[in-house]
Amino acid sequence: MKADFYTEVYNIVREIPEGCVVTYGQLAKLARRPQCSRMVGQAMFNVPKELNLPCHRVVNSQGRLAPNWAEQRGLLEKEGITFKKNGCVDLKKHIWEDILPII
DNA sequence: GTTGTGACTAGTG
DNA sequence: ACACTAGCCACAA
Repeated sequence: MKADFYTEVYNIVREIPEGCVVTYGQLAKLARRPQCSRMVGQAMFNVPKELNLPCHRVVNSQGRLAPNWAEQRGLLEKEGITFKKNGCVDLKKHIWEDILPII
């Protein structure tokens, strides 16, 4: 069911600390669907803004940001995220590795 | 049931 | 760095 997976993703995204980022793959793994990284992206696009999730802290494995979303860069900069020269997030510094062993 | 789509990932050139 | 491919999954039409 999408609702359950989405809920898991939202719940995790909500826990992302300030100044940190997380990849779709990690998020998918934490949501107990390691292969569904694409669904994480869909979940982020469909996320109700009312939930006030820090979806701007979710990036892909390369540290690339969501396409056609100029705001994300500014939001991350405000959070204290640093970018490389090419504009990608410095994953090594800000990647969120706090694995929560649900189950 | 099949097809097209995507805010993905890893690999290759 | 970029472009492309193949694998992957769930959803919408």
